[in-house]
Amino acid sequence: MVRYNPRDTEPKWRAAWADAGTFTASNADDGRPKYYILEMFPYPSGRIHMGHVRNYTMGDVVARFKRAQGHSVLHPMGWDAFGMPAENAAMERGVHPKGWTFENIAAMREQLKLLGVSIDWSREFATCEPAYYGQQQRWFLALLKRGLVYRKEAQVNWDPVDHTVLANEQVIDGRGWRSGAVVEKRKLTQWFLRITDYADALIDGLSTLDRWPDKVRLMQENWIGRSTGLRFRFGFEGAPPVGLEDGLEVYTTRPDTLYGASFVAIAPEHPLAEQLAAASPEVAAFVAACRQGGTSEAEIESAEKLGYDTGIRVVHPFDPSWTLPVWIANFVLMDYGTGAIFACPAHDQRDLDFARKYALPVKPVVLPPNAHPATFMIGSEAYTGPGTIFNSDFMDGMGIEAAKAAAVARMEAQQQGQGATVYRLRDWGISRQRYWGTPIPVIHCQACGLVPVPDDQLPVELPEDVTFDRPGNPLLRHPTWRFVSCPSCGGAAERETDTLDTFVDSSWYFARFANPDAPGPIDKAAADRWLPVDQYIGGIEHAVLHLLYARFVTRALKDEGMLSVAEPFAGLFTQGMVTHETYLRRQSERPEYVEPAEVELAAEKGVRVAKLKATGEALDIGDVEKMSKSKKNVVAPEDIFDAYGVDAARLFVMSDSPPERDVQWSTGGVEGAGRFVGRVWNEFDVEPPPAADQDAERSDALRRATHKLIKAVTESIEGFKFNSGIAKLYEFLNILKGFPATDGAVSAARGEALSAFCRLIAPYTPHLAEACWERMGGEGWVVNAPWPVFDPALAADSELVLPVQVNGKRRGEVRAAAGTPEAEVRALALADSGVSVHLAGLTVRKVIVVPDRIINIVAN
RNA sequence: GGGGACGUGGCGGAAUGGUAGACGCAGCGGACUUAAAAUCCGCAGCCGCAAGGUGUGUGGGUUCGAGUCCCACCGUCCCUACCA
Repeated sequence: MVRYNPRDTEPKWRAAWADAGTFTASNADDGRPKYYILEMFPYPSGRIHMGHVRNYTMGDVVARFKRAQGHSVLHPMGWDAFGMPAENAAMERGVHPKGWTFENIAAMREQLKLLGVSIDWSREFATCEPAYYGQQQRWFLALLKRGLVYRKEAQVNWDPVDHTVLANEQVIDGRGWRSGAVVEKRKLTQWFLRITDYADALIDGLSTLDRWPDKVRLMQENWIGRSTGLRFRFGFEGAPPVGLEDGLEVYTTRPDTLYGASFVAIAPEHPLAEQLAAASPEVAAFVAACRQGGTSEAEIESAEKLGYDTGIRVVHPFDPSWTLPVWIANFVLMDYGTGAIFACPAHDQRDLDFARKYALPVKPVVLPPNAHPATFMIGSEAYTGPGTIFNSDFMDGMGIEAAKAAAVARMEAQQQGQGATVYRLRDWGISRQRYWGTPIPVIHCQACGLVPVPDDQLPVELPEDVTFDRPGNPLLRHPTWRFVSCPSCGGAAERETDTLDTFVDSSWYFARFANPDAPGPIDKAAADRWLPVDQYIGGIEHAVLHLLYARFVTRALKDEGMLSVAEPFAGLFTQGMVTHETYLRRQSERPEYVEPAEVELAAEKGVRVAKLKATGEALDIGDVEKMSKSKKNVVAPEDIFDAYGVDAARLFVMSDSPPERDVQWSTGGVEGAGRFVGRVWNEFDVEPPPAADQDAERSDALRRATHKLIKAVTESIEGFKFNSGIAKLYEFLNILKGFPATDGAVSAARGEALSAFCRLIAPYTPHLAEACWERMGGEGWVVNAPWPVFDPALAADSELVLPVQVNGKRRGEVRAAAGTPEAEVRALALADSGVSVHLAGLTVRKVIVVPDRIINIVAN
């Protein structure tokens, strides 16, 4: 017997598939149904990690499965290649972002190819190539023309050391994630995409995505945060402040509680607050103090409500004799609603906290069921539950919803306000003051204003001669790049030096894959053939931003006529992370981690222990954590490929946990997968069995097992339950031992079993499967072989083992042919010796026979 | 504060309301070997010599039958956040 050697076998088959162009997808309709499978494309950080191995293997399993089932499969790969790490490398090591990026891509491409994934590499592109980002500039200008792109002055996080804007995610506890400097709020003119125009469509579209996880749909819905309420204006007592002649506008979702109003509060950034601050140092000091509060979780949790009574009073909209004080309050946000609220402390916790602190009135207007109006009191907790409105004039006695409608109607009749829908979602700020991104293709002209770069001058390419020796945007200090003549008037003008947020790059790449050489952004015919993506796979960390942006851009491009689909991803699967045990040295003051490669694991008295290989020093086995350099629990894919083969790595990472959950990498686990690979090979690496008469009964038994396996494995892939399917494959190999190759009496059924088995493992261990297929004399390659077809007739059991319960506890079992009449089964069950022991002294009250399943005897 | 997910052996986990613990890891025993590794065969929830009992976070409920469905509680993890 020849031992299986992945080192020889695996490269051979990868080369064979590549030479034959096996995975090249055709844009021509060949009659087969199309299937577009896509994993979120990687950022070219330099090396692939186990998370990539898991992600791309998962997609590959589905791709190979669908292909075998007769689909025309598109499975492309690209690179999300713009972004800060390349510039950081440039600043730290003096390399150029472009060179650094393409070197990383080259290295990672080779690693991904090692993984044996069935990628159509002919469609590969990187977002940092002008051929890609130039097309992005083209549709950006189309959206600009449509009015979906605009500029406005916005507050941004400014890193005073790096001289750049930071995304919210890059601000940690108020400091820049790289420089550690305290982040400043600055007002800058920024570019925005009008995603809020699509807020309703993006919420409503979620209901069509029935193959998305509920969790992700819910997260998006919460992120968009649609709420319905009332927007109305308070009139001022006395002369209105300048600019507020029409009144002070507020937004509320609880107009039913208007008679519980206690005060009005405005955000520290509200124009009225700024106006007052300009006139009064006291107000200015208060506003400044509000700004200092941090935005971290702990700070918000403990942040005290701060308020400043402006002395201004407004008139209650339903009672001209009733006036309310206007406060500046730190808990009111300028960028939600109108930046001003009316407060009803009895029924809102924040309002209540504030009212108690500043001794403002608390008047309940919602009476809980079973509470009495004379005795109902508000203590330190606001009442937000259901109830009946009271203390509220015309709304008295109404339910909450009816009262909301009545209040809105009254306000509309008074022409003082109207029902309004408000979103949490903000327009998408896409300006970055960075070099390594898509240049925004616009020219600023003193005479003409903003001028789009003419189509025949696209792409606007990044200059390569830039320096990173100083902080700030290299494009801004480039000696010549930005100085151009105005395309409109020919006068001196300047290019926009902001580049696009990299999330723009990833919000349409799936459409570009349909035809990456298209002369326009999207080849519509090709996109119509492939889109939507039938199955998208990636990390849950993109549940909101990337997936929301991609949905938005798809809808915008559809409205522009470039695409036909409204939703880019029909199916979404979010996979878990790859984790690993950590190992720590004992008796060190702070955690001192040790890399798995330096650790030797053993068992002492049945308990797992870890030792330092070099010295034998005993180590603690720590928590299981996401693989990270800081925890030193990273395992490099290439080391695993070398040691156990690619197929073993693929198999283990798919077998150990359900795909949506974290998988715990372990040496023992991958060794087990490697053992399985070797055992599979041994099963095929045998002499043909001697000719003999076939044993019909045993052959049928093997065929039953084979077809049950086909059903189980097929369903496990369709339902993303890879771990269960792989367990069935392991189980089957154990069953196969009962039908050895030396037994000529089952040779035909065994041949069928091996043929099916080989095709069923092919998505997981494609190299091994090819080798086995070749060994057994299969026609062509297994990669081109059709998926085995399940035959229910061959899978049907002739004789069943039916458990017999007495009062719900298993007491025996009977054997009966499938479909045996109930009366017969009942008689068999009552006659069973194990059962009769437990029936002694009892009277049988009832016998429940579930056909072909179970018998339960009720007795007392 | 709001939302969500999950609690099953030593571990990862399996189980259309129908034999709980498949499959794997770790463990134990055996074969082969001078020996070890590798490989192969076997055992294995827990208590018990056994018969048997007991068992899916806790307590109730529905059902002939509950890991699965319902209610309450406990615990863990994730997301989100002064969003009016």
